[in-house]
Amino acid sequence: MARPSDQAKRRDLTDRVRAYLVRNGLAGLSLRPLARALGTSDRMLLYYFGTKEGMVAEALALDERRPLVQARAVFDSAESPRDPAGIRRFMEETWQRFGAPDLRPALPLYMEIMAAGLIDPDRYGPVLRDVLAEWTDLLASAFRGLGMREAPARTEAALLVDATFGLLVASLAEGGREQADAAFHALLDRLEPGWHVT
Amino acid sequence: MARPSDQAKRRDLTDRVRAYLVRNGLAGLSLRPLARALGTSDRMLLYYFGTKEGMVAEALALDERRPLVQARAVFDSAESPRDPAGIRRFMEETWQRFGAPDLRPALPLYMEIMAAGLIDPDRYGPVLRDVLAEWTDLLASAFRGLGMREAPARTEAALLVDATFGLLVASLAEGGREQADAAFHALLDRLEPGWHVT
DNA sequence: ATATGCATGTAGCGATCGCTACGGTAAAAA
DNA sequence: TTTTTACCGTAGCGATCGCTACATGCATAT
Repeated sequence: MARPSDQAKRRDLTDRVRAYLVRNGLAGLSLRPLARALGTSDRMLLYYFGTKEGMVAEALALDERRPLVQARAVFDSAESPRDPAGIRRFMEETWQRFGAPDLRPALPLYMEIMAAGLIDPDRYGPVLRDVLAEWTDLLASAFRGLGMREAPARTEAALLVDATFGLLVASLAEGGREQADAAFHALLDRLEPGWHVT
Repeated sequence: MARPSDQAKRRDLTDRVRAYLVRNGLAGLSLRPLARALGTSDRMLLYYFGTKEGMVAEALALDERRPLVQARAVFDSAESPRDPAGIRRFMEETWQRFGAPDLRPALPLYMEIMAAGLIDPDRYGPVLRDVLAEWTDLLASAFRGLGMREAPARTEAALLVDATFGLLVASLAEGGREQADAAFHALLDRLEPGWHVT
């Protein structure tokens, strides 16, 4: 039985599966409780998605790289940051975006996927590495645009990205964002002077 | 059936369960494959540990807080860092410790537990928060010892801890440590000047 | 020599897993 | 009107799950 490719019901179901995954994670995921919560049956989930694995892949595919895509959109559009203040503004906007109510609730799920990739690289393996690498590449090019050489630009970008990532995780763990917000801006205060190369 | 409390076999089994968990994670953990890998039977695991949950708890209990404990040991013993250079040395030693072959292989498992706690705070909930909080408290006291006021000391400590955490995760994701090492030392280079308050 | 208790094998229980077979309804297409 | 196509309920398969009941060898204590 060929699966329907792009029905409205299927789209709707995909969204609701994703919402369920965001709330419940991937760990103990089971088709029957999921179907019950969605007001349907496991039979229907498999009818639309073929397999459980396919369902998860499809439900996450739309959002999987969204944080990155959004960042690249901000980066490429508007004004590509060509000066230290622009890079700082870009980072602040990105930080704020991660706190927005449409993205922030999904972050724990991404964290679970990234952690799973650390243990079993064959499954969700490159997600975390790819996300960090793309962000780092993005910012490294910005730092090169400021006149930095290749190696320092990469190091500076890696520092900025990885440190921000750590602050993001911490803000999720703490619940509130105040302390992480303060630390994030302190980070920018400390790093920005190094971007003014001549 | 009362479980034996502290036999040698039990200890040995606990260690080997932990080693298995470090390699395979918690996600799809099943008693029978675990027992097979350990050359015993699920029957025996339950005989010694009572339940699967108890087994996991016991296998992880010894190591669960070890990174933190070791850090506190380093911090409290030797010389409690009382100057910026001492804090920097402490951070460098800690960073190196996380790269040591006895600790580093276990970090992905801790990441999995921490990520799980983000999604379901009732289960492994406070692990990540507690670890970050204790580290932050530790360093905040050191910064207060340098003459900082309460709020800046907390922010500086949170920045240092969370950023280091992010760099640590990145180093796990990348496989190699070179880039994260460079970024870590760059981080210290940028932060240390701020510790010289008068 | 007998009794007690730890250690372990065999067998299986009830539940749940992902998934499938089969049949049916209703609407659209021919 | 007939045939196709999308949708969905019922029932169950084989596998695996955590866990338990029961029996037994073996060692030590009495």
